[in-house]
Amino acid sequence: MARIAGSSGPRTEEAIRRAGLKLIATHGYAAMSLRQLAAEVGIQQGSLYNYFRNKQEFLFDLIRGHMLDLHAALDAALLPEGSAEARLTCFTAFHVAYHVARAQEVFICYSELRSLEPDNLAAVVAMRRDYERKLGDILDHGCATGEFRLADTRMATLAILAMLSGICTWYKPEGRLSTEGLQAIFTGMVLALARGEAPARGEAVVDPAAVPARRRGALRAGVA
Amino acid sequence: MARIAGSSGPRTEEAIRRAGLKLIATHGYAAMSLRQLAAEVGIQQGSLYNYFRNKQEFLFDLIRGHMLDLHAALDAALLPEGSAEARLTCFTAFHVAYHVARAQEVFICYSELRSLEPDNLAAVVAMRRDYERKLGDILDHGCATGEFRLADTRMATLAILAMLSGICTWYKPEGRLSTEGLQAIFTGMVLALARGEAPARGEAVVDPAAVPARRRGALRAGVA
Amino acid sequence: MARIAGSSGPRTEEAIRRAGLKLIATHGYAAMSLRQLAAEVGIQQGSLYNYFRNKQEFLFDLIRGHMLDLHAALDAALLPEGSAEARLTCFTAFHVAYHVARAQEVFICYSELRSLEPDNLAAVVAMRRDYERKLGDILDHGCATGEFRLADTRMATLAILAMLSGICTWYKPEGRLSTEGLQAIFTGMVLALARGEAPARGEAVVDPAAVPARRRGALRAGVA
Amino acid sequence: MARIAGSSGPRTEEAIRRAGLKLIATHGYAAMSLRQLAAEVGIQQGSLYNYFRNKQEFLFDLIRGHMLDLHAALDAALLPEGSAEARLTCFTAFHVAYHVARAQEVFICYSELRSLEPDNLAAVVAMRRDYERKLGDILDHGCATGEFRLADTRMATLAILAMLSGICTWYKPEGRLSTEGLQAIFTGMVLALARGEAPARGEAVVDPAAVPARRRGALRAGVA
DNA sequence: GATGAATGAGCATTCATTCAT
DNA sequence: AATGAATGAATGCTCATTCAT
Repeated sequence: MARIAGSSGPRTEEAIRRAGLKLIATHGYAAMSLRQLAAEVGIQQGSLYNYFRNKQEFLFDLIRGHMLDLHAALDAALLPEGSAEARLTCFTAFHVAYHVARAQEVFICYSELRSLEPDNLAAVVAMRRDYERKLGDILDHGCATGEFRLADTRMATLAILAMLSGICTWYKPEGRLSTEGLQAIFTGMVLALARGEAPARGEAVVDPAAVPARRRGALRAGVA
Repeated sequence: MARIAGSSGPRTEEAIRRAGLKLIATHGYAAMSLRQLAAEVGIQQGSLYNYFRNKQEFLFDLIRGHMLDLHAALDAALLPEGSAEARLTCFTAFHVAYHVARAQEVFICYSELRSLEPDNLAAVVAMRRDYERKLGDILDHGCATGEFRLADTRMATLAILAMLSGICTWYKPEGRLSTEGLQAIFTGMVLALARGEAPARGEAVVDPAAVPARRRGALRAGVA
Repeated sequence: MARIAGSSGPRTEEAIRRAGLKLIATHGYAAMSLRQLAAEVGIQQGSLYNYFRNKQEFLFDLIRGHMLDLHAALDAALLPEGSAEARLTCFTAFHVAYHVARAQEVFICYSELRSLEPDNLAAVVAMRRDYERKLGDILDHGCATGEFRLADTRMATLAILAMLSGICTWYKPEGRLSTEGLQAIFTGMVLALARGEAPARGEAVVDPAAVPARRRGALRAGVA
Repeated sequence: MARIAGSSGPRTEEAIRRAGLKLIATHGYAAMSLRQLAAEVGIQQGSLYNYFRNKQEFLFDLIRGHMLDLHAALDAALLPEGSAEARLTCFTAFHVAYHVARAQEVFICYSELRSLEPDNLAAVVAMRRDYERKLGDILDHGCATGEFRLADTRMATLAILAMLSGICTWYKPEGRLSTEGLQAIFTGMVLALARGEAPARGEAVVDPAAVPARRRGALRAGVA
């Protein structure tokens, strides 16, 4: 037939977005078929093409849209000034809350980068780098003021983001901890990490240089 | 026809494993076709079935094999006793080295869990839980001895693993840092994280409970 | 919405006709999509259906309209009486001029007959046969008067039409020859063909019966 | 299932070629679906791709293969020397026989050029130009020796080829005329055309320059 | 152990067409 | 007269898998 009475573009568009998010998060972009997507929305496959030009564009729209939202939300949430500790706490609390609130989208943004075609990938990677830089600046600033002690702020940036973003791989809304609880725990861990080793405790730590030797042997066995 | 001159089972098998690892790491399991795999190895599609019963089994073999290696290598590397700090350092150094050495396989083990069929998934998840428990035990022990101060050791376990495992998403062998360098940096961060907040510094931190309120507003705007 | 400001039925209709002609001549009827047609005209697909009931009817309208024009123009141009030579010259000059002036439409009328549904095809074929008959009558008349010497006037009809109609497959308006030039050349060739062999020259021609034998061997070799 | 007992690549390939020839000649390349083709051959659609990489390549293979055959057959059939008349007779007899014997393939080679992608088209057009040149050389030679009287040998080349090639649009094996009959008739017409006007007859022909004027009026009415 | 030829289901995408607005 | 949103069938093509050779 043709247009169904009461059908509406924007409503269908949002339904497609939501269904796509769910299906990609569950099965992955490559494994999601547009048949499935259409069925989930309750329309014919062909109708999807009123809303995107092809599957790749759909993925890109989803990811790009999310990155724009993420940046806008971070800029609104982040303290423009204050101590590095205060800003790092703020960043962490924001990041945790955002990842909890939109776990599916966030997850896709990490896991489906490889499904983006080169041009689209480049656009998204640029946006991600901006986001990383905002954390990196806080860490650099904290190191400069002496609030933080970090051997390598680039590594620390990646480590903190990986740690926080990992949340969206296991978070379940009905879980043991509330968003606030997660924020408290993760801001604590991130701050501790950033403040760095409290050498005062003074006990001799196992020489890290000694470890690789043993591991290497073990590893070689494992790898071979 | 039949067997080609100079062909050899074990050699072919290893070639398939390596090519599969590369293709899955690059494109993902669902997006890798057995055509591609066969072409990469230089055999016909049909010949692949001399080495596995179906695509799913191939993935499972890859992941399971890796998990077995990982456990064996960890058991060989981990200090059986000693302070929690020493053991955590050891665990971290091992984990970093292993993820650097076998980044592709490790990456697949995280990213393709969703491609496993239920039974296979259950088997792998059980193995992963064992691995996590080994870290969890170290953290629990450290908290008991007072070496560590962690609000929630389960969260800390997940956070540390996410942080360390993130390495395999960006690590390049020709990068700026050696394995030893990475080990030093990451053991430092992990230890700092585990030792927890040094409250001695005593400055008033931004009340984390205050953050969500602001963020929520920002987020709602971003999400809506 | 509804009617767009400044839109106008007849103008749109002519735009569709022209765009359709171009697209069919370029890509063929089957390969032309109504999406393309609508885009070329600058309207939505659905709007096309205000101008025809379906794609087939559009093709038929185009072809039938052209055939009517062709007949009307021929009847206006053809000498009602006179010598067969004069009438053949007139026919040829007309046919050349018409094919040059409306090369696209003419081309479609030859090439898209197979895309017509049976009833539509029958109607067009009947019109074409009428056209052929007009040439056939001239040739028959010329043979009767002795002006022409043709072994088989039906074959000659088809041969002359094929020869003349071929023009529209390569003619370019900016080409080397003007319409008048083409008319002069082609009327010359057609007349020579119709007048037939000048046996006066009397040399022994290669016996045509001898040719097939050699060719057959060659052909069999080529085909096999 | 898998390989069917007794199936054989070359046999299937030839069956596909033959079925494709028929379907393209009947419906056109664009209108022939690979489903149809597979059904005609009696295999699954996917199996077609063991014999070509895509539909376009299939068309190109068909056309290119035919052009190669055509050239080989012509070279074998054409008299290397002799009078222009003898060689033109030979060319014509060959061309007629070939077009009768392989009407379907020949027809496709003319009608589906537009379905070829640019590179493929260029390759075929080059081959066709070679073929045309062989006829053109005969005509040029005949004009030089005085055997032929042609106002424009390029036009004559195109005219003769169009006239002869038209055969494949209406030829039916069970028709009134044998191949030999067609050869006799067409060699006669072609020779007459090439020998040109026998001005000896001396009657005043209708001035061709007069025709366009009348036609133009008629045409304008028809075109407008 | 490997090939080459096949299967049948599934893929993303496009098609002509419809019709409430 | 035109739009925008839909349909349902069809398209070219790829997929994992099978199996006689």
